[in-house]
Amino acid sequence: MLAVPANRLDDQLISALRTGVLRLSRRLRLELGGDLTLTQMSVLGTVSREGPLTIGELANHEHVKPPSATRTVTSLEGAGLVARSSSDDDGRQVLVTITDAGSELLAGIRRRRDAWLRDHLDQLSDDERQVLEAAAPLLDRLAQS
Amino acid sequence: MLAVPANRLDDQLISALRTGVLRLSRRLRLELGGDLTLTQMSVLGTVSREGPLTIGELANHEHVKPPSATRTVTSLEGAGLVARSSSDDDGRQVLVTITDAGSELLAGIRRRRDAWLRDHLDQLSDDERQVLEAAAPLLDRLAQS
DNA sequence: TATTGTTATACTCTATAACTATA
DNA sequence: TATAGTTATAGAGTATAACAATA
Repeated sequence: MLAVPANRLDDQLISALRTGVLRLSRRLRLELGGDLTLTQMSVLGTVSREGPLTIGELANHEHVKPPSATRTVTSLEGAGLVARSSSDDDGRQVLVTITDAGSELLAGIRRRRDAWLRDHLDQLSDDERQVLEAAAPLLDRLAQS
Repeated sequence: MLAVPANRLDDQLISALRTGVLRLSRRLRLELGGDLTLTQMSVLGTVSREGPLTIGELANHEHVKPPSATRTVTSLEGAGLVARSSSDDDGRQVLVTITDAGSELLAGIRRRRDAWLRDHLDQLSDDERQVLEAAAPLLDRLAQS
């Protein structure tokens, strides 16, 4: 069988993917709840994943400018979720690390979000779940490329 | 063949989906560019899709409070992207409609985002594209449910 | 009286520019 | 001099509370 013209398929796929990804992402954020703002949550997650980071490194990861990183770190530090320490190598640098309380709060947020996804995945058929299973790593690859 | 325990599969799927969707969504937003903020973009999109809306309806769609909707509409109106008119039915209500300039700006944003997705989809195999094709509507269903 | 939208006020997030401390 | 981080200042987004106009 001859291939369906690729452009036509791509157009539909792109539009559907854009809508699906954006809407699901929004719902996921809404279902999060918790006391943190999105900015604080994102920074906390980055510090958790990427280990001790300087303010500059954190700003780069978050795609914000250093003053914004400073402000968010200050608020998280005030809540006891991250800690500042000075670098041994360079006295100008500040190292930001996550605290135990920060890790626990983050875990709670992930639990809530995953619980929501779990509830809603139950409404799908086995076949549909298999499709999503194959698609998930592709979405991530798309985001990294 | 006996079924693999569903819980184990679900755990992996949920985690992978969460990561993939959130990262792709963030990348999509980053690739957008343009002069609008995310809030303005979202409101403009909603007004475009949902036709004339009152401030209250718009606030509900966007999950914000009426004062926030008022503020965003005022900024978009100042940029000539939406227009306010008063309702014939109820003198208290304000109807918000998109202007031609608003529609054009929105189309440009979608073009940029879709162009990025198109470039990156080209790096996938045909099989992988088919998986995404099947997954896209499922993501949307998940978001609506 | 109840409802719709706006205005008043306060807080967070972001940016640029100026400043401080260290290299 | 250059760099890392902070502080100063300004503008957008959000909320709650108070207000105006209309139902």
